[in-house]
Amino acid sequence: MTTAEAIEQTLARRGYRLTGPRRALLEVMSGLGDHFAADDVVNAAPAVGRATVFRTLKLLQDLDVVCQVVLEDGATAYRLAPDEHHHHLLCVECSEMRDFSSDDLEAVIAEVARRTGFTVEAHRFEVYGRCPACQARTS
Amino acid sequence: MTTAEAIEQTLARRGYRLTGPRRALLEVMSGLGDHFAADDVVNAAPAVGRATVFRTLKLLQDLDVVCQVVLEDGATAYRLAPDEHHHHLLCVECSEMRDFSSDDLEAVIAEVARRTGFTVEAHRFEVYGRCPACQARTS
DNA sequence: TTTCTTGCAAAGGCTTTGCACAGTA
DNA sequence: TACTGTGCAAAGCCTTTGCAAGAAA
Repeated sequence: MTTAEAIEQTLARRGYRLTGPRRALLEVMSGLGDHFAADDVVNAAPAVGRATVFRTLKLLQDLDVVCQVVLEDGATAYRLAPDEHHHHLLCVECSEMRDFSSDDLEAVIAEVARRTGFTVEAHRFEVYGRCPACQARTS
Repeated sequence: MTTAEAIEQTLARRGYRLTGPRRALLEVMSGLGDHFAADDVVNAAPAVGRATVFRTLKLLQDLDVVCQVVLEDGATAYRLAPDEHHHHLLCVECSEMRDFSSDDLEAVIAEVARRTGFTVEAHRFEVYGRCPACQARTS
């Protein structure tokens, strides 16, 4: 089963309709690489309206099958998300993106909560750097 | 010496001019609380043009005296920054913001770098939750 | 049939740019 | 004086909204 098909099942299971535009967008997103801008999707699916792209991205975020990534310059990108909670590591040169998760990070958050008395509900963590390949190429 | 004055010295030291609008904006920002939107500054300094507010905020970010904060909804806010590297903890109810730093977090980043071979150049870390006062008020 | 979706186009919010004038060093 | 900084207004970019028409269940 492809990623797109899996997501279609999720939509159906949650009571959303499997429409042509939605299928098309899922197909397109699967082929766009590890992350993409809303505009990339718009361009790759010329038959689907711009508004529908944004509405669909928002829907998929709510369903946790797409996650938002804040790039280093503040721009927004999207990514078909793995199931588990994770964070992003981006190469500032080639834009390669890797997911990672870290129990230690969860511990850090727990410690912050303890120290401040806050109850933590959400967080954002993005790391920017240079991947091994880009280091080798330029150093 | 007030915060605004300290920043004025930083500007001077770095070769930027101490202009009326810049002084006014620093004054205003000092009074805006722990974080503010660009628009808050615009409103609070009606004599200064909108463009200048944005240009000044960008300048101050480059000088590391103002830092950008991504709010939970993705909106951008700004904050007069303490000198040390730090992160933000925001209350989603009352918008109170606290800075915190964490050696453990730095360790997490180092570990991610080690594991992936990336060299880390920057990161973003924002934590959202509810502060003790809001917990007491609503629970 | 009923309700959810879509497309289009327009509006919106926020930020940046162009340019001539003004102010600083 | 020379050059940086400013205001104004307009342009830009990205995203959302309104509404009538169309498709899924």
